[in-house]
Amino acid sequence: MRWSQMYIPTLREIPGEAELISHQLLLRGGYIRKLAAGVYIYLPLMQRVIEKFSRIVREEMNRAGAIEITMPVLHPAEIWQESGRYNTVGKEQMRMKDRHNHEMILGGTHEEIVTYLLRGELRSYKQLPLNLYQIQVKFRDEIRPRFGLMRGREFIMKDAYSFDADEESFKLSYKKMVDAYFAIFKRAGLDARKVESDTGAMGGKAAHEFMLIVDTAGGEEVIMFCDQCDYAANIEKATSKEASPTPPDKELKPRREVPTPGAATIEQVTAFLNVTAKRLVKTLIFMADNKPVAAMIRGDRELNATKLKNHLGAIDLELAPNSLVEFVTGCKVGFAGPIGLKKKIPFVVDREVAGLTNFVVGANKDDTHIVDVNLSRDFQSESIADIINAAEGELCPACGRGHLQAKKGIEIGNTFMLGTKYSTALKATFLDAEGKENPFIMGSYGIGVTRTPQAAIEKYHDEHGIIWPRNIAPYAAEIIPLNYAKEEHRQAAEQIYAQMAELEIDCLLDDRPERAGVKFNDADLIGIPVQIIIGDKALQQGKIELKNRQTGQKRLADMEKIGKEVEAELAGMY
RNA sequence: CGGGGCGUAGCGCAGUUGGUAGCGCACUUGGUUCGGGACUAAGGGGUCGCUGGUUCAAGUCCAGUCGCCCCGACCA
Repeated sequence: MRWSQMYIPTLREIPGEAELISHQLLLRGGYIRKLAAGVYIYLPLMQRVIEKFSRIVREEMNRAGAIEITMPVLHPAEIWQESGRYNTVGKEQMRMKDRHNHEMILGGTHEEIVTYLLRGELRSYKQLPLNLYQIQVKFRDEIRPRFGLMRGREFIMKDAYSFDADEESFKLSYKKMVDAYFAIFKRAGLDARKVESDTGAMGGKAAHEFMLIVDTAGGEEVIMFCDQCDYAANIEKATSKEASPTPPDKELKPRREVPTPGAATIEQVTAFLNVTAKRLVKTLIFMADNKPVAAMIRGDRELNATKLKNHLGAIDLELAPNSLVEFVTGCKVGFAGPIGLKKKIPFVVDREVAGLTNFVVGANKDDTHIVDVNLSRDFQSESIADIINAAEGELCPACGRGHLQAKKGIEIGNTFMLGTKYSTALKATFLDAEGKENPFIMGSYGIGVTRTPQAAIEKYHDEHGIIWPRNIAPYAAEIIPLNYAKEEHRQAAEQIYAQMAELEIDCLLDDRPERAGVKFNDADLIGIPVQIIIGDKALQQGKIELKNRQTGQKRLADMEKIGKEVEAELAGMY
């Protein structure tokens, strides 16, 4: 393709709307334009990236035995009500009414639809296993769209759904998808890491996320890795063992109230009472589906909202407003505790707190704490669970020897073991060999087709621009005649361009009447892996110049063998 | 949803105590230039987000509204 015939609107200045480097480069490189918050137009270069990545996804999905279909984006609300997710997905769902006042939904995922399809079609175990997938636009009305294609309200996703007759068969189906995912990301030049994750609104038994580890601001997810074994989990899911827990005191001291004027925060209270935060237990009041509930965790810990939510079986969990905290405790905020609450509410105690002795809590009185408190002696709770974030340096829950370390990543794919959640809810069953009716065992598998390329940019870029992995670059090579008006430059460029076409190497020819500097800068910005530079310096020696965008290295090559040279250059790239 | 910020030419921005809108880049045409975002001359392009109000006069002041960006929504 000739640049002059393409539409590649590069920008010299950084658009004010973009914070993330990958977002800035997509805008500056002429890949995307914004239509509304979280809604983007894919320009020609982006379109090509999407096509390249989609092709890899299709090839690997097909290889793994999945079959491509296309389901509607527009769904009747009833099917979502039937599965029960109409309420749990809630505000994230784009909803609208048709002219008959019938409620419709713009799909953000398709478990319901694919299950609807197959409950009417699949009757026998002989038709299983089956895995259907599609590559399609999705809608999610994100609470806060941001970072360009990273968290959009409209985006492209590959979603696959597996149906199996029994657990054993399902395990194989799941493994096939996991293997396919590793193959896909590897071909895209991305070292994806599989980590355990929470199942969220998707439900089901277990799930994994495929993360691209990045050290830029684009890494939204925190992942805990074991430094000894292959344990890896999203912070929402990660558990741990404390490396050196405080041993319980032999003797339970009598509890007593102490005045702590003005000391409401952990720092203030620990300083005032001269105790460590590990001895302090904070009581947080939450609203779980509009009912107040208290959570008790150690003062040095962070509450894990996902774990608490799962433990309570709640759909919605948020911190209670101050007014409610005051109503429940009967005192000002900062002195909540388990003893002497004005209103009786359920308590969830972190399992770590359950092992503590002689600890400090708020007294539910202004400017007062209670010291030497002990669970079961001073208050009761039937609800003990892990509700805190694992912390760096703690022991791995898998091997028990290694220590956890945190890294940041971008989620580029996920796999869910759904079990029979959807097949049961939607009454999708088949007859097994004994003629017995069973619900399908399902899995669902997503890859962010528009997010993954941006994640790749977040990982691979420099101060000049994007550095694409070769297999998802919009073009493999770019021919840069430094002065296209010059006869020798043009002839050489056209000759090479023709060779590339013959070898079927995707190639962009910068035939614009621009100065060399502009072309160099644009080439670096849009990030094509191989630059073929045609200028007087090399031409005088009867050669042309190759520049590797990944290594930055330049070398001279013979014009007649340029096709092979470019192929050789590409072969050495990620 | 809470907090903060911003809406002025395609992009990035300036616009004073209210007095009828400007700069850089980009764009068009001519000339010179041509290996890392050239120089020069002449141009084109704006209902100042929208609505209402105050005023002789509003980009500027007031009210409302819409949109966008950032932070937070894990604090006792």
